[in-house]
Amino acid sequence: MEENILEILSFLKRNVKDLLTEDELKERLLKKKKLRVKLGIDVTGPDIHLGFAVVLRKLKEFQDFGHIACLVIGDFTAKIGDPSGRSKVRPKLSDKEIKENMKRYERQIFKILDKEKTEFYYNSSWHSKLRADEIIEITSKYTVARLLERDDFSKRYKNNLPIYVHEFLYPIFQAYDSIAIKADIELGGEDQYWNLLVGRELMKEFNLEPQIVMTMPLLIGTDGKLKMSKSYNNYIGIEEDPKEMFGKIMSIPDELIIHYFQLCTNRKEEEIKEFEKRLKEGENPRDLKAQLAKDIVSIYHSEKEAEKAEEEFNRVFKYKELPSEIPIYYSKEKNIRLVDLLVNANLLPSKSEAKRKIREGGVYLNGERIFDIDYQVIIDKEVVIKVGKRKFLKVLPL
RNA sequence: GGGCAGGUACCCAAGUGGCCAAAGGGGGCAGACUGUAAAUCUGCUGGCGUGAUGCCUUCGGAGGUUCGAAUCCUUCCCUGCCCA
Repeated sequence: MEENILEILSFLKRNVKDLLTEDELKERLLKKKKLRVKLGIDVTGPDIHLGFAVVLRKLKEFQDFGHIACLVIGDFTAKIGDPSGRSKVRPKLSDKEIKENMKRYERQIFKILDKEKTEFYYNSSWHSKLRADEIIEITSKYTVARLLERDDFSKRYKNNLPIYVHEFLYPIFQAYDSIAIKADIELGGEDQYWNLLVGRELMKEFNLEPQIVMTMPLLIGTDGKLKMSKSYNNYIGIEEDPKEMFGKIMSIPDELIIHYFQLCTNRKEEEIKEFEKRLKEGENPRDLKAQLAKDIVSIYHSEKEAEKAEEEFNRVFKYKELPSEIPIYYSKEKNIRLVDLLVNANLLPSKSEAKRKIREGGVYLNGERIFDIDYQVIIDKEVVIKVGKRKFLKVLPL
């Protein structure tokens, strides 16, 4: 039994950034059959990307060992919004929007998680019932100094930037979620470490067994610098079209290949070591990256789709041929300025932008570069437009 | 409640009466080179238009002074610091 647990433990520890504490986890694995593993869900952005999937995949591992995923939906804060109006990431959402987002979310979540072992909680169901005296009681168990420990806060404090009271309150409320659902362990990204700790501390104050804290490394986004996040626009959504997904993965910096293999695929450690070795020995990183892209597309779509995506990718970018499928736009006008066509067909946002792209040599008509901003297009038969590296459009007369 | 310093484009940040659609950097986009990698180099980066130095909207909000305002005045809103 103990040996078995040790095996499980070492499996769960794989890729983990922080674990507080390993002993507690071992102990609890021995003691309880089913752990309640908490994960907070932000409903403001309805799409899950590979970065968040890292954490979800870890949660799935827990499920595979029989434990329960407790997803806490942060609808409370989403409903209040951010009264300071400073933060764009916290728009105020209505019940309806939250519900709709959750529908999309569920569909995506269950691409990874096991539905049978998943419980959903909406934190508004307890937060919106808290009375002032209860809030005071909860907040009286935490100090400002401790809140200021958070990097983000202390930096702002030092730099004379505003910190709003509700921002101070959010971590405490989030911590209270752990109490409400009696979490055994909470998962999160590396950047959540501090938040998860607050939960742990607060549980102690309420004389509960403090939750174990486990964080996963942050996945670096496609830009190769910042964590993957919607707001940096460097993300790959798990529901993205296979071709799109494949292409995005091919565009990540080489240095990220191993990082992605580790966090986004099911490759075993030995295999990844082998890849590392091959890279070091001078193998073209492109080929390993293609393998990576296939791995990931296979996980979220299928092997077949992955094959197709690769073929398509090679056709367009390696052999410079046209994609097999090009969106079609039917033009009312038979004779139209190229600039207007680009805007009408939604390829570019404004005529000024269109002119710019033409001047820069980024616009092709039937494979031929156009430099004349006054160019008139005659649409009596099919015309293929290419803008930049990857925007294609087939224009037909209506 | 009082004093001081601030609020500029996606972000940071210069600009204190016309030469400001607004320096510089970052980011982004396009091009060259490639492997849709990195690095590098070049160009662009409010909208509408021209062969063109043209027009419209933008410098926290609203008014005002002026031939002319991001720049001056009034007022309001917001942020930080200090005092109470």
